[in-house]
Amino acid sequence: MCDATTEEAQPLTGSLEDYLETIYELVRDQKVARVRDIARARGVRSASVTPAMRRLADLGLIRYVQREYIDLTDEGAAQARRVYARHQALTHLFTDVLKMPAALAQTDACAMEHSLSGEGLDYMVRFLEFLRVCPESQHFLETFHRCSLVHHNGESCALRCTVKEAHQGDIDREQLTIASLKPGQQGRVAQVLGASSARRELLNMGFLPGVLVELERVLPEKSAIYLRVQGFEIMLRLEQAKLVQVSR
Amino acid sequence: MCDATTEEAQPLTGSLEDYLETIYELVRDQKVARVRDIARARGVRSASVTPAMRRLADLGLIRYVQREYIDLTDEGAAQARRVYARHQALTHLFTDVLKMPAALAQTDACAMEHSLSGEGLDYMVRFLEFLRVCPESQHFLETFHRCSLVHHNGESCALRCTVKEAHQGDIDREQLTIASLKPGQQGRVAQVLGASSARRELLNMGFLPGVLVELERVLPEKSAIYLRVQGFEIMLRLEQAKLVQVSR
DNA sequence: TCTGCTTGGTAGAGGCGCCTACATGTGTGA
DNA sequence: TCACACATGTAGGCGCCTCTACCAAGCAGA
Repeated sequence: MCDATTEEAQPLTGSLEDYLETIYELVRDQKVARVRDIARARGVRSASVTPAMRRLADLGLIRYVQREYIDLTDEGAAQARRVYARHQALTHLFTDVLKMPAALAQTDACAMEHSLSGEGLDYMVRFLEFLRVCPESQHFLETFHRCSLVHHNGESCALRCTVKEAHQGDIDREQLTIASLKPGQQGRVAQVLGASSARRELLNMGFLPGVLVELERVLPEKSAIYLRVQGFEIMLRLEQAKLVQVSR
Repeated sequence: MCDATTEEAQPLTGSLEDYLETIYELVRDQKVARVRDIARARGVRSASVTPAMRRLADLGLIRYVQREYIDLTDEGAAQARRVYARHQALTHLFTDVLKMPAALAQTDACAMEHSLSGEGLDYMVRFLEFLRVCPESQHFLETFHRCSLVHHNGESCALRCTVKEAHQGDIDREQLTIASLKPGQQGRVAQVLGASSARRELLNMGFLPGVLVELERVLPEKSAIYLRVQGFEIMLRLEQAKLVQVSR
């Protein structure tokens, strides 16, 4: 399933892509790129930069004369723009659509930009273009952001989006959660409530929207609940089970 | 900007995460995980698997007795689920929202799952939850997919989404493109038309929604156009410039 | 039982990418 | 002019991750 072979021939390692991108940004912002600045920007020692520059020069992507300023060749600039475009598209998605904090969007985009394929970029940008071009997408995005905020604040969303915060047993009774399943019953995860740490723990366990869960058994004292999720048995504490809303 | 230091302490390398995930899937699907299967699934030689197993065993993530079946410890299963959750969330986004072909969604998700932070996952899932829970999101998504299809097919979208395919000079005159800018004028990229190769080339150059471009000069024969994009001068052929729709 | 195939493990090499420690240039101010 | 600071480069080391080539265990059939 997760084959290591990459579809697109990718001659550049992630590290070299990072160096190239850093040089691109430095040339753009400071006009010149020096070893010291590259090291600082990338968070590595200067000694690590030199061999990287040699490799980039060997690949014909930069003009590199020892102790001189470093400059991109046309091919290098093209490659840098390719990486940078992925960075931008991801950042755009993360900040403007998902409303991540800027710093988080940056770090995640920086990490993921190396592994997004050209075809994947195409599809992602198609979505971003739609959001920009199609008028009704504005309303949709606003609704999402409002509901998302509401979700954070613990209030009820007036837009039939059934978003509620879990105040320790203050969960809407109408809403089905894992805790309200009977043994043998199945449900499909709709959303996970709770403060970010509790929520994140549940997400890491695989309680994502659309995932099918089956309640196996409840411990006598009702302190713990055993589920079958994707072929595996998973145990939840009751408080956790109450946070996972499901539909049947 | 692109600092190498990661926010979350990440003791596992991407490679080890992949091994862990592979074992997880094998145990789930085939009940047992053998070296041979792991190697096949990951696309590496068996000889590469052994040292990886030793490292995972040292980390307490798998039970590994030489020449016996390999099994996950509780901690290993938890870690595997953590990686797998990222994989699933990304796959979900790619297939159900962005409508990527399944194979592409898999490979891109496989590559990106290692670099998505826990916080990033949280935001992404918030969006996926909204799509599942909020009724109006269904209509929105359908509109996007319809427009996206139309975009592919080269027809006009009836929903005021101004999506058109470029039939070599058959571009809607009302729609501003880079080719219709005057020297000194600026525009903001709305969307890029064209067949996937031409479009992808432009995306790689950085013509993404929202990017500010300024037309600098047009070559006398009008065969080429020079732009200023993010501090850099970029040259486009006229056919290319006609594919980039802008708003002012 | 012997032969030989499959499976798994060992040894050693090589590339990458980082590090520390040290060497070399280059320019500036005393 | 000398000395010092600072930027840059070199040498060597280490961990990761893969490879090839070879070795060992175990099972299957003649």
